[in-house]
Amino acid sequence: MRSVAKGAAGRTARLCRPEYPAIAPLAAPPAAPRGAVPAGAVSDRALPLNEILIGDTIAQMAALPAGSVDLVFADPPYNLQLGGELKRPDESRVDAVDDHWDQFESFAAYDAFTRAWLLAARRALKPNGTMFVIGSYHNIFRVGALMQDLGFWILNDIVWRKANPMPNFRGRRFTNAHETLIWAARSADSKYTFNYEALKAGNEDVQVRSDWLFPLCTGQERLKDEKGRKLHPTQKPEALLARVLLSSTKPGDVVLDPFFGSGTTGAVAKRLRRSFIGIEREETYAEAARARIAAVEPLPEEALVAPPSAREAPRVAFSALVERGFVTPGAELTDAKGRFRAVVRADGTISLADSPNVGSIHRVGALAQGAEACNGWTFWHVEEEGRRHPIDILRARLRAEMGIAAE
Amino acid sequence: MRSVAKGAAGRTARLCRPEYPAIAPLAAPPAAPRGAVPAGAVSDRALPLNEILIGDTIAQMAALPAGSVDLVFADPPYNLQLGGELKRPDESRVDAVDDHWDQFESFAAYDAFTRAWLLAARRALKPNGTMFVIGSYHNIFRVGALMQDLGFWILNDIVWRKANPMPNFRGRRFTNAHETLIWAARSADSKYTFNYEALKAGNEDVQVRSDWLFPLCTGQERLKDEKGRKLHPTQKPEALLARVLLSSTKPGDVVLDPFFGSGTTGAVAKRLRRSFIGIEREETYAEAARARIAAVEPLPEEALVAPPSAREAPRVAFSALVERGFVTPGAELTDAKGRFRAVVRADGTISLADSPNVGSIHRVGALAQGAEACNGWTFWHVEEEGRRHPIDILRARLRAEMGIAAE
DNA sequence: TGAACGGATGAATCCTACA
DNA sequence: ATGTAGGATTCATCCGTTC
Repeated sequence: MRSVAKGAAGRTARLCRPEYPAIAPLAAPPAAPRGAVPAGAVSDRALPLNEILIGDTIAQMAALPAGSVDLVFADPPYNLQLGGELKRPDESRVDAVDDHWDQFESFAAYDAFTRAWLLAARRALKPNGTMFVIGSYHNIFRVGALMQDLGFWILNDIVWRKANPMPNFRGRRFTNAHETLIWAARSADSKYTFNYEALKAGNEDVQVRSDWLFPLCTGQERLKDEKGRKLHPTQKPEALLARVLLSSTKPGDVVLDPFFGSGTTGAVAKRLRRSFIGIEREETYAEAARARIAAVEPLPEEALVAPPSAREAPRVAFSALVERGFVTPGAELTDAKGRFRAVVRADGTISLADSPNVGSIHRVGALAQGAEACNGWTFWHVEEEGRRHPIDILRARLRAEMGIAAE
Repeated sequence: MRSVAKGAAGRTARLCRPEYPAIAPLAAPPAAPRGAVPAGAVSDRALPLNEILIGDTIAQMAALPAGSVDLVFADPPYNLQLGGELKRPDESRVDAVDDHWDQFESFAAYDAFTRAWLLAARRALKPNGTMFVIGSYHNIFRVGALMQDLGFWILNDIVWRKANPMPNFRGRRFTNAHETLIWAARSADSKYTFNYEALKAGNEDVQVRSDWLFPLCTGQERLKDEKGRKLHPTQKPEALLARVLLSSTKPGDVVLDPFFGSGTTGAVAKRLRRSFIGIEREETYAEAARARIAAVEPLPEEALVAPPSAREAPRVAFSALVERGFVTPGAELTDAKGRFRAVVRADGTISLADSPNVGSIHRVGALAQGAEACNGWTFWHVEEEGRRHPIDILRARLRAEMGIAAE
């Protein structure tokens, strides 16, 4: 209790000055948005936006005003139950997640913990808010059942298919090649946010499915400690968080992450001009997360403008390139001769320069030329090292990288 | 209770005459196979093989001998509003799902039903048996949590990615493009069947992952009623069942399907020369399933022979190689690069050069490298005609000579 | 400069026959 | 039941070094 009170007190002084400017009211007004909120359910107390609260996540959530966040993204302990150590065929040791925070005495203990943080998160959610929880077969069934018991309304279960999972070294099971996300509304009657058109437009004009393919978080993206070892055992890829936030929030929305860890949620939220509230028990992680987030540059607002309404039927096609970093939101596209220019947006649509037109690469290409139709993949070009390439080659690169995994 | 007794009595007369011949003993002997079974746990009563039992699935399972089936494949009802079997433990009926209370009541009823059939299935399983359960986000979390509570040991959760899912018409969610299977052993110490090598060999020599891609059951495969409408609402594709059976059973094994429906499990079991026990409440479905299964031709036995598996090959001691003259005492062994040397001794041990260490090929190999363990068969090499071969090929020669290598 | 190669590593409930 | 020893087992990707 002490730490909660202290955290709350320490916060209030800074609340009016978030670390970086909140979103310009482009699409949705930032104040009191998103549907009616029952009187009394929401405190007027300001939120500790874009901060990391240190301490017990349940207590910290309890100290937040009720009904105040638009989205919860939670990556709770998985309660792995590992036996001895596991070695690869070459006798090297697998660096398993054996941290103390992942150890629970029993299913009952894990359930009690899960129930408590789920309740606290549900309290913090706006009535129309939604929540993502990620887990593996070790814990996700318990989490899902408890969510249903507590009144959450499951909208989808989503499969993160790992492009490069760790193999099964002993050949005794199927390669554990995915994790599961549960996406749920606070209740069955929530009027939740789902950016259907933008997602579809960024996915070759096909609805986004419940199975997502992303590589693990490795290489440059993976945070390292001073000795070059991974800083956090379970850092999630930014591409995964980007799809989560782009699908279920608007610019300016508030995202709560009760298991903040290395701060992926905060970094992506800042880049996409959402606000975040992180809760983390270990100061070491929080410190690294702060530095990480400070280095993030929010995308240009034009890259995040809410997509056109369904009636305007955007025809877009390349959000995967954006999510995966093959094109940067804000990057400029031109036609082969440089007569037309457009800017890439984070959701995979593009906006034509000197005009209000926003839409898919195909539609905006047609608009620019005054033509009825246009293949955006060959019409639009990016400049790399002084040379213009059609964006189709970026798509080819992505396909090459995905290899067989993309099927 | 009446139906149970009747079902059991009606069965016994036919039990000794399965519909089609049981498997020839290709890979595994059909009688009393697959590990020790605690005395008293298994009844000697014959099983109703390759039949469809009509009636309540829990009662019918309870009438089966305990510890008698190798695999359970279960496709339980997903929908909480299915009515019928959804009753409270006191047999009162559950009202419509309107508000939270009823929702809770409904979940409780579903849980009670699930727990009951899971317990009955677990009782029917051999100690080393495994179970697959398929479901969607509506029910799979409850099923999975209950399985863990009842002592099942989850081996994998598997995602059936639908190649051609039904689109989401209202555009309010991600396309629900997958279903989840849970694969679990009866208990954590089960010595379960997993045909790792065969699966890998059939998958471009890469181990099979936890995400499987199959089309829905449509077209010719989909059973139709006399009016041309689909006979059963949730008929599963045979390809899915084939992978389930091929991964976790041997020819001749007994597969129990407590929600038999249109009989996909039976049809695939027959084709793959496994035996099945189906339980189905509705005679209409059972009738169609019987006709369907009768038309199935079992695959030729040669098509079902398991590929050789190093794990299952008979053990050959290194001393046997020495005794049989495949290696001469005093011969020199080296590692692949010739950095370490050892001398073969007459008793099948080896001694490391320039050291007092004597022991098995494995122990001395580990010692030489300073490793904890070592597979001496692949580590140590002999020189023949100027070329180095791992001593494993000498073992293969001995096995060939013994006539075992064919299997 | 680039290709080729070797080493490292990722939320992992990862063996089994025999004494 | 428990301990000991035999011996079977990995995919995609990134990074640094070598050729």
